[in-house]
Amino acid sequence: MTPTEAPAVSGIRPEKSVWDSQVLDGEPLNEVDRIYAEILDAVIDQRLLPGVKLTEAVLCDVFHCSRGMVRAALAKLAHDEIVEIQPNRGAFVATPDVKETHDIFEARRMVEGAILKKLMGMPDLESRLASLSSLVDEERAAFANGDRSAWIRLSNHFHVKLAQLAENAVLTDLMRGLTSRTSLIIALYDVPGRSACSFDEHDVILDCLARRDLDAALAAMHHHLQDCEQRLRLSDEEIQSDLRAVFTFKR
Amino acid sequence: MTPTEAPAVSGIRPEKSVWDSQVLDGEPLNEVDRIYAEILDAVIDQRLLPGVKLTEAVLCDVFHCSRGMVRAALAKLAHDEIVEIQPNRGAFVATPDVKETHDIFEARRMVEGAILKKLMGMPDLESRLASLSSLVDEERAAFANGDRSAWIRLSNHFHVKLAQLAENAVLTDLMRGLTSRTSLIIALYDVPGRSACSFDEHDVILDCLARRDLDAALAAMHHHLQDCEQRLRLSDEEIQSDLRAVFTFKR
DNA sequence: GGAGCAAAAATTGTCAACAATTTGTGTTGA
DNA sequence: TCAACACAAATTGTTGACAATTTTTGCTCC
Repeated sequence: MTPTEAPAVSGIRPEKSVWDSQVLDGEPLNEVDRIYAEILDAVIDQRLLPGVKLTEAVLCDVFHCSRGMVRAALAKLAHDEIVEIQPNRGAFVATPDVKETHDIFEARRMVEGAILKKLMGMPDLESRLASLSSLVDEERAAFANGDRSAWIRLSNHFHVKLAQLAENAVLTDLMRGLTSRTSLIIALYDVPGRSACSFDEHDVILDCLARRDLDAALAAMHHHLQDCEQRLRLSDEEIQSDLRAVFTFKR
Repeated sequence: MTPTEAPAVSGIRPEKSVWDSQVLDGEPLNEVDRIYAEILDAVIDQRLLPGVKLTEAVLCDVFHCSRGMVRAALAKLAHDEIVEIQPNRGAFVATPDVKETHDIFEARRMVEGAILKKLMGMPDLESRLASLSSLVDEERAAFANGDRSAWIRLSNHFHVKLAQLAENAVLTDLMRGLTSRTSLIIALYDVPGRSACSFDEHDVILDCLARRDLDAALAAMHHHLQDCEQRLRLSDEEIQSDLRAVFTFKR
Protein backbone atom coordinates (compact mmCIF):
# COMPACT_ATOMS: atom_id res chain seq x y z
CA MET A 1 0.00 0.00 0.00
CA THR A 2 1.92 3.02 -1.24
CA PRO A 3 1.03 6.44 0.13
CA THR A 4 -1.15 8.39 -2.23
CA GLU A 5 -1.99 11.98 -1.77
CA ALA A 6 -3.65 14.55 -3.96
CA PRO A 7 -6.63 12.70 -5.38
CA ALA A 8 -7.76 11.10 -2.13
CA VAL A 9 -7.33 14.23 -0.05
CA SER A 10 -9.61 16.06 -2.42
CA GLY A 11 -12.41 13.91 -1.06
CA ILE A 12 -12.34 15.65 2.29
CA ARG A 13 -14.82 18.38 1.54
CA PRO A 14 -18.07 16.73 0.55
CA GLU A 15 -20.86 18.63 -1.12
CA LYS A 16 -23.05 18.63 1.96
CA SER A 17 -22.54 21.67 4.10
CA VAL A 18 -25.08 21.04 6.84
CA TRP A 19 -23.41 19.84 10.01
CA ASP A 20 -23.70 16.10 10.49
CA SER A 21 -23.73 15.01 14.12
CA GLN A 22 -22.11 11.68 13.37
CA VAL A 23 -18.75 12.65 14.74
CA LEU A 24 -19.36 15.14 17.51
CA ASP A 25 -22.41 16.01 19.50
CA GLY A 26 -23.44 19.48 18.40
CA GLU A 27 -21.33 22.13 16.77
CA PRO A 28 -17.63 22.02 17.45
CA LEU A 29 -16.41 24.75 19.75
CA ASN A 30 -13.26 25.57 17.88
CA GLU A 31 -11.38 25.33 14.62
CA VAL A 32 -9.28 22.35 15.63
CA ASP A 33 -12.34 20.29 16.46
CA ARG A 34 -13.93 21.28 13.19
CA ILE A 35 -10.96 20.08 11.19
CA TYR A 36 -10.77 16.95 13.33
CA ALA A 37 -14.39 16.18 12.62
CA GLU A 38 -14.12 16.84 8.90
CA ILE A 39 -11.18 14.48 8.54
CA LEU A 40 -12.77 11.84 10.75
CA ASP A 41 -16.00 12.05 8.78
CA ALA A 42 -14.06 11.56 5.56
CA VAL A 43 -12.34 8.52 7.03
CA ILE A 44 -15.57 6.99 8.31
CA ASP A 45 -17.27 7.53 4.95
CA GLN A 46 -14.25 5.94 3.29
CA ARG A 47 -13.64 9.06 1.22
CA LEU A 48 -10.21 9.08 2.81
CA LEU A 49 -8.65 5.66 2.56
CA PRO A 50 -6.11 3.86 4.76
CA GLY A 51 -2.51 4.72 4.00
CA VAL A 52 -3.27 8.09 2.46
CA LYS A 53 -0.72 10.72 3.36
CA LEU A 54 -2.22 13.77 5.02
CA THR A 55 0.13 16.58 4.14
CA GLU A 56 -0.09 19.57 6.43
CA ALA A 57 0.27 22.13 3.66
CA VAL A 58 -2.49 20.54 1.62
CA LEU A 59 -4.81 20.44 4.60
CA CYS A 60 -4.02 24.09 5.34
CA ASP A 61 -5.12 24.85 1.79
CA VAL A 62 -8.26 22.77 2.05
CA PHE A 63 -9.32 24.18 5.40
CA HIS A 64 -7.92 27.70 5.02
CA CYS A 65 -6.09 27.69 8.32
CA SER A 66 -2.60 27.75 9.80
CA ARG A 67 -0.46 24.70 10.20
CA GLY A 68 -0.90 24.80 13.96
CA MET A 69 -4.60 24.03 13.64
CA VAL A 70 -3.96 21.16 11.27
CA ARG A 71 -1.26 19.69 13.49
CA ALA A 72 -3.51 19.82 16.53
CA ALA A 73 -6.33 18.06 14.68
CA LEU A 74 -3.98 15.41 13.36
CA ALA A 75 -2.62 14.86 16.86
CA LYS A 76 -6.11 14.21 18.16
CA LEU A 77 -6.84 11.82 15.32
CA ALA A 78 -3.58 10.05 16.03
CA HIS A 79 -4.62 9.70 19.65
CA ASP A 80 -7.75 7.94 18.40
CA GLU A 81 -5.67 5.58 16.26
CA ILE A 82 -7.38 6.96 13.15
CA VAL A 83 -4.22 8.62 11.90
CA GLU A 84 -0.67 7.43 12.27
CA ILE A 85 1.95 10.14 12.70
CA GLN A 86 5.41 9.01 11.71
CA PRO A 87 8.12 11.31 13.11
CA ASN A 88 9.70 13.50 10.39
CA ARG A 89 7.72 11.74 7.68
CA GLY A 90 4.18 12.92 8.14
CA ALA A 91 0.66 11.82 8.97
CA PHE A 92 -1.10 8.95 7.27
CA VAL A 93 -4.58 7.55 7.55
CA ALA A 94 -4.01 4.52 9.76
CA THR A 95 -3.75 0.98 8.44
CA PRO A 96 -4.80 -1.35 11.24
CA ASP A 97 -3.10 -4.71 11.19
CA VAL A 98 -4.73 -8.11 11.56
CA LYS A 99 -4.27 -8.25 15.34
CA GLU A 100 -5.79 -4.84 15.82
CA THR A 101 -8.68 -5.88 13.61
CA HIS A 102 -9.30 -8.91 15.74
CA ASP A 103 -9.00 -6.90 18.95
CA ILE A 104 -11.49 -4.32 17.76
CA PHE A 105 -14.07 -6.86 16.71
CA GLU A 106 -13.66 -8.75 19.93
CA ALA A 107 -14.09 -5.58 21.93
CA ARG A 108 -17.18 -4.74 19.91
CA ARG A 109 -18.76 -8.11 20.55
CA MET A 110 -18.23 -7.59 24.28
CA VAL A 111 -19.40 -4.01 24.45
CA GLU A 112 -22.31 -4.24 22.06
CA GLY A 113 -23.55 -7.33 23.77
CA ALA A 114 -23.47 -5.50 27.08
CA ILE A 115 -25.32 -2.57 25.56
CA LEU A 116 -28.07 -4.87 24.35
CA LYS A 117 -28.41 -6.31 27.83
CA LYS A 118 -28.80 -2.86 29.25
CA LEU A 119 -31.32 -1.84 26.62
CA MET A 120 -33.37 -4.91 27.36
CA GLY A 121 -33.98 -3.65 30.88
CA MET A 122 -34.98 -0.17 29.84
CA PRO A 123 -38.55 1.09 29.82
CA ASP A 124 -40.26 2.31 26.69
CA LEU A 125 -37.92 0.37 24.47
CA GLU A 126 -40.22 0.26 21.50
CA SER A 127 -40.52 3.99 21.10
CA ARG A 128 -36.77 4.26 21.56
CA LEU A 129 -36.22 1.84 18.73
CA ALA A 130 -38.42 3.78 16.32
CA SER A 131 -35.64 6.18 15.30
CA LEU A 132 -33.38 3.22 14.62
CA SER A 133 -35.94 1.61 12.36
CA SER A 134 -36.08 4.69 10.19
CA LEU A 135 -32.32 4.76 10.17
CA VAL A 136 -32.25 1.23 8.77
CA ASP A 137 -34.72 2.34 6.13
CA GLU A 138 -32.31 5.10 5.19
CA GLU A 139 -29.52 2.53 4.97
CA ARG A 140 -31.60 0.50 2.60
CA ALA A 141 -32.44 3.53 0.46
CA ALA A 142 -28.82 4.67 0.29
CA PHE A 143 -27.72 1.23 -0.79
CA ALA A 144 -30.42 1.08 -3.43
CA ASN A 145 -29.33 4.50 -4.73
CA GLY A 146 -25.72 3.35 -4.98
CA ASP A 147 -24.69 6.03 -2.48
CA ARG A 148 -21.83 4.17 -0.88
CA SER A 149 -20.64 6.92 1.45
CA ALA A 150 -24.09 7.52 2.87
CA TRP A 151 -24.67 3.81 3.26
CA ILE A 152 -21.41 3.34 5.16
CA ARG A 153 -22.06 6.35 7.35
CA LEU A 154 -25.57 5.22 8.22
CA SER A 155 -24.46 1.66 8.78
CA ASN A 156 -21.84 2.88 11.23
CA HIS A 157 -24.25 5.27 12.84
CA PHE A 158 -26.66 2.46 13.61
CA HIS A 159 -24.27 1.11 16.22
CA VAL A 160 -23.51 4.49 17.70
CA LYS A 161 -27.17 5.30 17.97
CA LEU A 162 -27.88 1.97 19.61
CA ALA A 163 -25.26 2.87 22.20
CA GLN A 164 -26.87 6.28 22.64
CA LEU A 165 -30.13 4.57 23.53
CA ALA A 166 -28.35 3.04 26.49
CA GLU A 167 -27.91 6.58 27.87
CA ASN A 168 -24.31 6.16 28.91
CA ALA A 169 -22.01 8.77 27.41
CA VAL A 170 -18.89 6.72 28.13
CA LEU A 171 -20.26 3.78 26.17
CA THR A 172 -21.41 6.03 23.37
CA ASP A 173 -17.95 7.57 23.01
CA LEU A 174 -16.45 4.15 23.14
CA MET A 175 -18.70 2.91 20.38
CA ARG A 176 -17.86 5.94 18.29
CA GLY A 177 -14.20 5.07 18.49
CA LEU A 178 -14.71 1.39 17.76
CA THR A 179 -16.98 2.00 14.77
CA SER A 180 -14.64 4.62 13.32
CA ARG A 181 -11.79 2.18 13.50
CA THR A 182 -13.98 -0.54 12.04
CA SER A 183 -14.65 1.68 9.06
CA LEU A 184 -10.91 1.87 8.47
CA ILE A 185 -10.61 -1.87 8.71
CA ILE A 186 -13.38 -2.46 6.24
CA ALA A 187 -11.87 0.03 3.82
CA LEU A 188 -8.57 -1.79 4.09
CA TYR A 189 -9.61 -5.42 4.07
CA ASP A 190 -13.03 -5.51 2.49
CA VAL A 191 -13.48 -7.63 -0.62
CA PRO A 192 -15.89 -6.04 -3.07
CA GLY A 193 -17.39 -9.34 -4.14
CA ARG A 194 -18.04 -10.38 -0.56
CA SER A 195 -20.06 -7.40 0.54
CA ALA A 196 -23.48 -8.25 1.81
CA CYS A 197 -26.25 -5.99 2.94
CA SER A 198 -25.96 -5.30 6.61
CA PHE A 199 -29.27 -3.48 7.00
CA ASP A 200 -31.10 -6.79 7.02
CA GLU A 201 -28.94 -7.84 9.94
CA HIS A 202 -29.64 -4.52 11.65
CA ASP A 203 -33.35 -5.19 11.18
CA VAL A 204 -33.04 -8.60 12.77
CA ILE A 205 -31.32 -7.09 15.81
CA LEU A 206 -34.03 -4.47 16.15
CA ASP A 207 -36.72 -7.10 15.80
CA CYS A 208 -35.28 -9.20 18.59
CA LEU A 209 -34.97 -6.12 20.77
CA ALA A 210 -38.55 -5.11 20.09
CA ARG A 211 -39.69 -8.61 21.04
CA ARG A 212 -37.49 -8.32 24.13
CA ASP A 213 -35.82 -11.56 23.28
CA LEU A 214 -32.35 -10.99 24.75
CA ASP A 215 -30.83 -14.26 23.69
CA ALA A 216 -31.94 -13.78 20.11
CA ALA A 217 -30.74 -10.20 20.09
CA LEU A 218 -27.34 -11.18 21.45
CA ALA A 219 -27.06 -13.97 18.92
CA ALA A 220 -28.06 -11.65 16.09
CA MET A 221 -25.54 -8.99 17.09
CA HIS A 222 -22.82 -11.58 17.58
CA HIS A 223 -23.62 -13.11 14.20
CA HIS A 224 -23.63 -9.66 12.56
CA LEU A 225 -20.20 -8.74 13.90
CA GLN A 226 -18.79 -12.18 13.27
CA ASP A 227 -20.08 -12.05 9.71
CA CYS A 228 -18.59 -8.63 9.21
CA GLU A 229 -15.22 -9.87 10.43
CA GLN A 230 -15.37 -13.08 8.40
CA ARG A 231 -15.95 -11.10 5.24
CA LEU A 232 -12.59 -9.41 5.53
CA ARG A 233 -9.65 -10.65 3.58
CA LEU A 234 -6.97 -10.72 6.22
CA SER A 235 -4.38 -13.19 5.12
CA ASP A 236 -2.15 -14.01 2.16
CA GLU A 237 -3.80 -17.38 2.04
CA GLU A 238 -7.12 -15.71 1.52
CA ILE A 239 -5.64 -13.55 -1.23
CA GLN A 240 -4.18 -16.64 -2.86
CA SER A 241 -7.47 -18.46 -2.81
CA ASP A 242 -9.12 -15.37 -4.24
CA LEU A 243 -6.63 -15.28 -7.09
CA ARG A 244 -7.27 -18.93 -7.77
CA ALA A 245 -10.97 -18.27 -7.80
CA VAL A 246 -10.45 -15.41 -10.27
CA PHE A 247 -8.46 -17.48 -12.72
CA THR A 248 -10.59 -20.57 -12.30
CA PHE A 249 -13.55 -18.50 -13.17
CA LYS A 250 -11.89 -16.98 -16.19
CA ARG A 251 -11.03 -20.32 -17.60
CA MET B 1 -14.13 23.33 44.64
CA THR B 2 -12.10 26.43 43.86
CA PRO B 3 -9.17 26.16 41.46
CA THR B 4 -5.90 25.93 43.29
CA GLU B 5 -2.57 26.06 41.64
CA ALA B 6 0.95 26.32 42.94
CA PRO B 7 1.04 23.79 45.76
CA ALA B 8 -0.73 20.98 43.92
CA VAL B 9 1.23 21.42 40.71
CA SER B 10 4.42 20.99 42.65
CA GLY B 11 3.40 17.36 43.09
CA ILE B 12 3.96 16.58 39.45
CA ARG B 13 7.59 15.56 39.67
CA PRO B 14 7.80 12.68 42.10
CA GLU B 15 11.08 11.53 43.56
CA LYS B 16 11.20 8.38 41.48
CA SER B 17 13.05 8.81 38.23
CA VAL B 18 12.80 5.31 36.78
CA TRP B 19 10.21 5.09 34.04
CA ASP B 20 6.95 3.56 35.24
CA SER B 21 5.03 1.72 32.54
CA GLN B 22 1.67 2.43 34.10
CA VAL B 23 0.72 5.05 31.61
CA LEU B 24 2.38 4.14 28.34
CA ASP B 25 3.89 0.95 27.09
CA GLY B 26 7.61 1.55 26.86
CA GLU B 27 9.44 4.84 26.65
CA PRO B 28 7.58 7.71 25.07
CA LEU B 29 8.80 8.61 21.62
CA ASN B 30 8.67 12.35 22.04
CA GLU B 31 8.56 15.23 24.47
CA VAL B 32 4.81 15.73 24.24
CA ASP B 33 4.13 12.14 25.20
CA ARG B 34 6.54 12.41 28.07
CA ILE B 35 4.77 15.43 29.48
CA TYR B 36 1.41 13.77 28.87
CA ALA B 37 2.51 10.71 30.79
CA GLU B 38 3.97 12.68 33.69
CA ILE B 39 0.77 14.65 34.17
CA LEU B 40 -1.43 11.59 33.76
CA ASP B 41 0.68 9.67 36.28
CA ALA B 42 0.31 12.53 38.74
CA VAL B 43 -3.46 12.50 38.25
CA ILE B 44 -3.71 8.74 38.66
CA ASP B 45 -1.63 8.82 41.82
CA GLN B 46 -3.84 11.65 43.08
CA ARG B 47 -0.83 13.93 43.45
CA LEU B 48 -2.72 16.25 41.11
CA LEU B 49 -6.27 16.68 42.31
CA PRO B 50 -9.51 17.42 40.45
CA GLY B 51 -10.10 21.10 39.76
CA VAL B 52 -6.45 22.08 39.92
CA LYS B 53 -5.52 24.70 37.35
CA LEU B 54 -2.71 23.63 35.06
CA THR B 55 -1.07 26.85 33.99
CA GLU B 56 0.97 26.61 30.84
CA ALA B 57 3.78 28.83 32.09
CA VAL B 58 4.14 26.82 35.28
CA LEU B 59 4.25 23.55 33.37
CA CYS B 60 6.85 25.00 31.02
CA ASP B 61 8.94 25.76 34.09
CA VAL B 62 8.42 22.33 35.60
CA PHE B 63 9.18 20.45 32.39
CA HIS B 64 11.74 22.87 30.89
CA CYS B 65 10.02 23.08 27.51
CA SER B 66 8.18 25.48 25.26
CA ARG B 67 4.51 26.25 25.56
CA GLY B 68 3.79 24.36 22.38
CA MET B 69 4.79 21.07 23.98
CA VAL B 70 2.68 21.75 27.05
CA ARG B 71 -0.33 22.71 24.98
CA ALA B 72 -0.09 19.56 22.91
CA ALA B 73 0.10 17.37 26.01
CA LEU B 74 -2.83 19.15 27.62
CA ALA B 75 -4.84 18.72 24.42
CA LYS B 76 -4.25 14.98 24.53
CA LEU B 77 -5.22 14.81 28.18
CA ALA B 78 -8.33 16.80 27.40
CA HIS B 79 -9.19 14.30 24.70
CA ASP B 80 -9.01 11.60 27.36
CA GLU B 81 -11.33 13.58 29.64
CA ILE B 82 -8.58 13.79 32.23
CA VAL B 83 -8.16 17.52 31.76
CA GLU B 84 -10.81 20.08 30.96
CA ILE B 85 -9.72 22.96 28.75
CA GLN B 86 -11.90 26.01 29.12
CA PRO B 87 -11.48 28.43 26.21
CA ASN B 88 -9.50 31.55 27.19
CA ARG B 89 -9.42 30.47 30.82
CA GLY B 90 -7.03 27.59 30.95
CA ALA B 91 -6.70 23.90 31.64
CA PHE B 92 -7.94 22.22 34.80
CA VAL B 93 -7.75 18.70 36.09
CA ALA B 94 -11.20 17.38 35.25
CA THR B 95 -14.01 17.10 37.79
CA PRO B 96 -16.33 14.34 36.61
CA ASP B 97 -19.95 14.85 37.58
CA VAL B 98 -22.27 12.27 39.10
CA LYS B 99 -23.62 11.08 35.73
CA GLU B 100 -20.17 10.59 34.34
CA THR B 101 -19.23 8.69 37.48
CA HIS B 102 -22.15 6.37 37.04
CA ASP B 103 -21.43 5.92 33.34
CA ILE B 104 -17.83 5.02 34.00
CA PHE B 105 -18.63 2.46 36.66
CA GLU B 106 -21.30 0.94 34.51
CA ALA B 107 -18.92 0.70 31.58
CA ARG B 108 -16.34 -0.88 33.84
CA ARG B 109 -18.75 -3.51 35.09
CA MET B 110 -19.54 -4.44 31.50
CA VAL B 111 -16.00 -4.44 30.21
CA GLU B 112 -14.31 -6.04 33.18
CA GLY B 113 -16.92 -8.75 33.28
CA ALA B 114 -16.26 -9.48 29.63
CA ILE B 115 -12.53 -9.57 30.26
CA LEU B 116 -13.00 -12.13 33.02
CA LYS B 117 -15.04 -14.28 30.66
CA LYS B 118 -12.29 -14.19 28.11
CA LEU B 119 -9.62 -14.97 30.68
CA MET B 120 -11.61 -17.97 31.83
CA GLY B 121 -11.22 -19.52 28.42
CA MET B 122 -7.49 -18.91 28.18
CA PRO B 123 -4.88 -21.61 28.67
CA ASP B 124 -2.24 -21.45 31.37
CA LEU B 125 -4.32 -19.10 33.45
CA GLU B 126 -2.63 -19.91 36.72
CA SER B 127 0.83 -18.89 35.61
CA ARG B 128 -0.65 -15.75 34.08
CA LEU B 129 -2.22 -14.85 37.40
CA ALA B 130 1.05 -15.17 39.28
CA SER B 131 2.19 -11.66 38.43
CA LEU B 132 -1.13 -10.32 39.63
CA SER B 133 -0.81 -12.09 42.96
CA SER B 134 2.49 -10.39 43.62
CA LEU B 135 0.97 -7.11 42.58
CA VAL B 136 -1.75 -7.53 45.22
CA ASP B 137 0.99 -8.25 47.74
CA GLU B 138 2.59 -4.95 46.78
CA GLU B 139 -0.76 -3.21 47.26
CA ARG B 140 -0.99 -4.65 50.73
CA ALA B 141 2.57 -3.58 51.58
CA ALA B 142 2.04 -0.06 50.27
CA PHE B 143 -1.11 0.32 52.32
CA ALA B 144 0.64 -0.98 55.43
CA ASN B 145 3.46 1.52 54.85
CA GLY B 146 1.01 4.39 54.53
CA ASP B 147 2.22 5.05 50.99
CA ARG B 148 -1.03 6.29 49.54
CA SER B 149 0.21 7.18 46.07
CA ALA B 150 1.81 3.80 45.57
CA TRP B 151 -1.26 2.04 46.87
CA ILE B 152 -3.56 3.93 44.52
CA ARG B 153 -1.28 3.37 41.57
CA LEU B 154 -1.00 -0.36 42.23
CA SER B 155 -4.69 -0.69 42.90
CA ASN B 156 -5.40 0.92 39.55
CA HIS B 157 -2.76 -1.10 37.82
CA PHE B 158 -4.36 -4.34 38.96
CA HIS B 159 -7.27 -3.75 36.61
CA VAL B 160 -5.07 -2.69 33.72
CA LYS B 161 -2.88 -5.72 34.15
CA LEU B 162 -5.90 -7.98 34.28
CA ALA B 163 -6.95 -6.52 30.94
CA GLN B 164 -3.45 -7.08 29.60
CA LEU B 165 -3.76 -10.76 30.42
CA ALA B 166 -6.64 -10.89 27.97
CA GLU B 167 -4.16 -10.03 25.20
CA ASN B 168 -6.34 -7.50 23.48
CA ALA B 169 -4.67 -4.10 23.08
CA VAL B 170 -7.95 -2.32 22.45
CA LEU B 171 -9.38 -3.57 25.73
CA THR B 172 -6.18 -2.74 27.57
CA ASP B 173 -6.22 0.83 26.30
CA LEU B 174 -9.86 1.06 27.19
CA MET B 175 -9.21 -0.12 30.71
CA ARG B 176 -6.39 2.37 31.05
CA GLY B 177 -8.76 5.17 30.23
CA LEU B 178 -11.51 3.94 32.53
CA THR B 179 -9.20 3.40 35.50
CA SER B 180 -7.55 6.79 35.04
CA ARG B 181 -10.93 8.45 35.10
CA THR B 182 -11.93 6.36 38.10
CA SER B 183 -8.92 7.66 39.97
CA LEU B 184 -10.19 11.19 39.37
CA ILE B 185 -13.61 10.23 40.62
CA ILE B 186 -12.25 8.69 43.78
CA ALA B 187 -10.10 11.73 44.45
CA LEU B 188 -13.15 13.91 44.05
CA TYR B 189 -15.82 11.93 45.84
CA ASP B 190 -14.01 9.61 48.20
CA VAL B 191 -14.80 9.85 51.87
CA PRO B 192 -11.74 9.21 54.02
CA GLY B 193 -13.67 7.42 56.71
CA ARG B 194 -15.27 5.09 54.21
CA SER B 195 -12.15 3.77 52.61
CA ALA B 196 -11.77 0.04 52.79
CA CYS B 197 -8.95 -2.14 51.64
CA SER B 198 -9.48 -3.15 48.06
CA PHE B 199 -6.62 -5.62 47.88
CA ASP B 200 -8.68 -8.19 49.72
CA GLU B 201 -11.29 -7.85 47.03
CA HIS B 202 -8.60 -8.17 44.36
CA ASP B 203 -7.46 -11.36 46.06
CA VAL B 204 -10.98 -12.77 45.98
CA ILE B 205 -11.22 -12.09 42.25
CA LEU B 206 -7.91 -13.79 41.62
CA ASP B 207 -8.93 -16.74 43.74
CA CYS B 208 -12.12 -17.26 41.76
CA LEU B 209 -10.18 -16.97 38.53
CA ALA B 210 -7.60 -19.48 39.70
CA ARG B 211 -10.40 -21.91 40.58
CA ARG B 212 -11.90 -21.19 37.16
CA ASP B 213 -15.20 -20.35 38.78
CA LEU B 214 -16.57 -17.81 36.33
CA ASP B 215 -19.76 -17.03 38.19
CA ALA B 216 -17.92 -16.40 41.41
CA ALA B 217 -15.31 -14.26 39.62
CA LEU B 218 -17.99 -12.17 37.91
CA ALA B 219 -19.83 -11.74 41.19
CA ALA B 220 -16.62 -10.76 42.97
CA MET B 221 -15.69 -8.19 40.33
CA HIS B 222 -19.21 -6.82 40.23
CA HIS B 223 -19.27 -6.58 44.02
CA HIS B 224 -15.84 -4.91 44.03
CA LEU B 225 -16.87 -2.21 41.55
CA GLN B 226 -20.28 -1.77 43.12
CA ASP B 227 -18.63 -1.39 46.53
CA CYS B 228 -16.20 1.12 45.16
CA GLU B 229 -19.02 3.17 43.67
CA GLN B 230 -21.16 2.92 46.81
CA ARG B 231 -18.35 4.29 48.90
CA LEU B 232 -18.41 7.57 47.03
CA ARG B 233 -20.20 10.54 48.45
CA LEU B 234 -22.12 11.74 45.44
CA SER B 235 -25.06 13.74 46.72
CA ASP B 236 -25.90 16.60 49.04
CA GLU B 237 -28.08 14.21 50.98
CA GLU B 238 -25.09 12.03 51.65
CA ILE B 239 -23.12 15.07 52.75
CA GLN B 240 -25.93 16.06 55.06
CA SER B 241 -26.13 12.63 56.63
CA ASP B 242 -22.37 12.68 57.03
CA LEU B 243 -22.54 16.02 58.82
CA ARG B 244 -25.26 14.64 61.09
CA ALA B 245 -23.12 11.63 61.81
CA VAL B 246 -20.19 13.88 62.67
CA PHE B 247 -22.12 15.97 65.14
CA THR B 248 -24.02 13.03 66.57
CA PHE B 249 -20.76 11.35 67.29
CA LYS B 250 -19.28 14.45 68.85
CA ARG B 251 -22.15 14.76 71.27
C1' DG C 1 18.89 0.51 -17.11
C1' DG C 2 20.42 0.84 -12.48
C1' DA C 3 23.30 2.62 -8.69
C1' DG C 4 25.27 6.38 -6.34
C1' DC C 5 25.75 11.05 -5.26
C1' DA C 6 24.82 16.04 -4.70
C1' DA C 7 21.70 19.61 -4.61
C1' DA C 8 17.15 21.44 -4.57
C1' DA C 9 12.63 21.15 -3.04
C1' DA C 10 9.26 19.69 0.07
C1' DT C 11 7.86 18.71 4.47
C1' DT C 12 7.89 18.32 9.41
C1' DG C 13 9.29 20.08 14.16
C1' DT C 14 9.74 23.87 17.11
C1' DC C 15 9.29 28.26 19.19
C1' DA C 16 9.23 33.27 19.87
C1' DA C 17 6.38 37.03 19.00
C1' DC C 18 2.19 39.18 18.83
C1' DA C 19 -2.87 39.43 19.45
C1' DA C 20 -6.77 38.50 22.24
C1' DT C 21 -8.88 37.52 26.51
C1' DT C 22 -9.19 37.04 31.38
C1' DT C 23 -7.82 38.06 36.00
C1' DG C 24 -6.10 40.94 39.57
C1' DT C 25 -5.28 45.40 41.61
C1' DG C 26 -6.00 50.09 42.76
C1' DT C 27 -8.92 54.06 42.94
C1' DT C 28 -13.12 56.57 43.40
C1' DG C 29 -17.69 57.55 44.87
C1' DA C 30 -21.85 56.57 47.41
C1' DT D 1 -17.95 48.77 53.26
C1' DC D 2 -19.28 47.78 48.73
C1' DA D 3 -19.84 48.54 43.77
C1' DA D 4 -18.08 50.27 39.59
C1' DC D 5 -14.50 51.42 36.73
C1' DA D 6 -9.81 51.82 34.69
C1' DC D 7 -5.58 49.92 34.10
C1' DA D 8 -1.86 46.56 34.62
C1' DA D 9 -0.55 41.97 34.73
C1' DA D 10 -1.18 37.32 33.61
C1' DT D 11 -2.62 33.97 30.60
C1' DT D 12 -4.32 31.81 26.51
C1' DG D 13 -4.70 31.55 21.26
C1' DT D 14 -2.47 31.82 16.94
C1' DT D 15 0.90 32.07 13.39
C1' DG D 16 4.97 32.98 10.68
C1' DA D 17 9.77 32.14 10.66
C1' DC D 18 13.50 29.28 11.07
C1' DA D 19 15.80 24.77 11.84
C1' DA D 20 15.91 19.98 10.91
C1' DT D 21 14.76 16.08 8.21
C1' DT D 22 13.08 13.66 4.30
C1' DT D 23 12.01 13.26 -0.48
C1' DT D 24 12.68 14.38 -5.16
C1' DT D 25 15.34 15.60 -9.03
C1' DG D 26 19.18 15.74 -12.01
C1' DC D 27 23.55 14.12 -13.21
C1' DT D 28 27.36 10.88 -13.79
C1' DC D 29 29.24 6.47 -14.22
C1' DC D 30 29.21 1.59 -15.13
